[in-house]
Amino acid sequence: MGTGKRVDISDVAARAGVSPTTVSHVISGRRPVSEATQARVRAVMNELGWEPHQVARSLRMRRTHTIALIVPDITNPFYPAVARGLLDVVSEPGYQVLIGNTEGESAAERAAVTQMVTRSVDAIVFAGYYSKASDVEAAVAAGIPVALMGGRRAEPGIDVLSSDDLAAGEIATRYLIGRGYRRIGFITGPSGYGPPADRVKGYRHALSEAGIRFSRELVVRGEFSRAGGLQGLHALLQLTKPPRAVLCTNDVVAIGALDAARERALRVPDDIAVMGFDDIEAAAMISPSLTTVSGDPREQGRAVGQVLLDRLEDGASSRPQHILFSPSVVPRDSA
Amino acid sequence: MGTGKRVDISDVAARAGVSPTTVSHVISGRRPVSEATQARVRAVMNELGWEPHQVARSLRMRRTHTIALIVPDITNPFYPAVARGLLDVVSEPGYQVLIGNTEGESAAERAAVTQMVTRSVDAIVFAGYYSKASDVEAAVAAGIPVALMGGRRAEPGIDVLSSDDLAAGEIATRYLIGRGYRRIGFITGPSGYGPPADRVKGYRHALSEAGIRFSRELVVRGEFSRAGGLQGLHALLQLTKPPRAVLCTNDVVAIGALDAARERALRVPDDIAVMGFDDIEAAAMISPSLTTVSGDPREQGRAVGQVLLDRLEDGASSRPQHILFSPSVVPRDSA
DNA sequence: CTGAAAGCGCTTACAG
DNA sequence: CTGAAAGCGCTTACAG
Repeated sequence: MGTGKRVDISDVAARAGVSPTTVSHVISGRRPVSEATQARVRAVMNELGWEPHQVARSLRMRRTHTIALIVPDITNPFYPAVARGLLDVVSEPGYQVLIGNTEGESAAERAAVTQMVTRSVDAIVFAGYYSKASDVEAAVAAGIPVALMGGRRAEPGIDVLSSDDLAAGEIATRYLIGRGYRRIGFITGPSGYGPPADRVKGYRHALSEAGIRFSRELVVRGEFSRAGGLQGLHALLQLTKPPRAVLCTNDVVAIGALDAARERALRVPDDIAVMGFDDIEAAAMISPSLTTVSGDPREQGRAVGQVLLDRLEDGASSRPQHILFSPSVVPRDSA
Repeated sequence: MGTGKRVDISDVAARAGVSPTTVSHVISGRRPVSEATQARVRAVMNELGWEPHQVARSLRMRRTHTIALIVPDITNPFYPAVARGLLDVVSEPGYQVLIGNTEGESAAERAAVTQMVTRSVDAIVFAGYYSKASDVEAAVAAGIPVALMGGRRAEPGIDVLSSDDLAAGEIATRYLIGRGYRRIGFITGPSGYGPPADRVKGYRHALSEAGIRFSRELVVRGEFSRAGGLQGLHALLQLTKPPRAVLCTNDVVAIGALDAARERALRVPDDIAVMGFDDIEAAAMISPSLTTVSGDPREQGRAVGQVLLDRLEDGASSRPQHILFSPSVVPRDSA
């Protein structure tokens, strides 16, 4: 096993009494081969258990049938769902997916992109906490199509798929307003740009649309973690006029906010309503279950896969796409 | 971009006034190259932005520096954690990981293994709901090292890493007995073998060790899902003498059991104690938080990566290893 | 310390 | 309908 010489296409050819060219053509179907010859070749293939060596094909055809998925943290439940959706659509046409984990660190992100370029992946789906075109320039320079999840705008060589974070912020806020809340807080991420900032912007829109005055003190920043949510809600509740409802930049943060409510023996949603974004698996499992806004990550993975598949057919010819995912509220018990 | 001829090793060699052989040696370090030449070559490499083409290397060296991770469902939180641990140890030495999702279906599992063999991955980590050596025979036949997660016994070509499910069952049961429970139910998986069956076996051991008579009616089968846990606990609670505590074959099932308790307005753990296995992320987030038994999946991923890395150095020379992971109880609020 | 040449295992013009 | 030959981009005996 693994010792004797590997059987290759010329072994098959010899045994079938044809040339390697012909064997290649019976498997590719790219030119007519007589029935009789086909049958003979296939029989030998089975007999010898030969299948074309993908690495050799890749070298010759300049296609690896591999798509890279680069994410900040594969244990963040959002990304496995994206991976699943991606696999859903790319497996059938014979692509495999390679994963890269970056911790969201800029250096690791660039290194991962470079690595994947070196490996000649056919396409890259890149997701960062803040996805910027500059993160993937090595791929673009190499002519490798990339799909940027959460990017701001499509550019040549870069298709973008993002959830409509502004709309998400609006939808969530309107939902809360619709349930009678007027003093609504927001626990956002550590910095002032990217999707979290768009959600805050949507929140402000919805507020002004409802004639509610925006109050800067009701927006607090925190880490993207349970601890961030915990601290965030505690901070909000220390205000002279604390909010009666709070929007959290993602579900994990929202779960942290629920922790804070529990620590203060507040009832949710009666004393304080809590709402998240993302609809992670735990959102439905916790108690009270978490009202949140879903971006449907598996569907996003499918969409991103489809965009890339199309790109791999058309080439770079067609215009870069920007797909916006409209989120929706998933009403549960926390708000 | 992507148009002009790709720069290759001979371009670098020509520009540096050396042979491709020498360029190859300055990057591999496998034979001495004069300082002056090295400097010149490296300068040209930077100038031209050249890096060796991995596909060509793979073909020539018969090594792809790729490890396949084949799992039933990447959205099951256990597996991303394993993936993370695997990446933790294999990234540094330059391996990438390719993921395969099988839905736990036998046909898909074999197809995935075959695919990976065709792609000449250097090693495979295979996890099925019930992992059997026969699932990976295509890889073994091709001489590709495989690590079977959850397998029964190591064999030539197959290292096995499993959590000690028997011990897990014992530990969990002893924990419950230690908290005063004597009538303890068990919601297990749909079939009578594999890890779930071992956990039941451990449960029986611990019972008899404590002088508690085993009662067959207290063990019910169900799907590996929240619905399975829901139905399972309802079934147990319909017994003439229902249990006061219940062990569930995994955390998702346990969360289903908590649903059932809630439907019946039972207090947990006062009326019914619930315990799971795995310690998924949601276990800590739900309320009451779930007492469970942890197998530390990220650590398992690391261990499996290390086994494979060792195997890739030693070759098949050393004996196949069987690594047993001892789990531990994670006490929380549900039991 | 350095090079010329063969070869990893395929596919694809080119030719018939 | 079929084949001989070149070549994808490297690495590694072999030779000096």
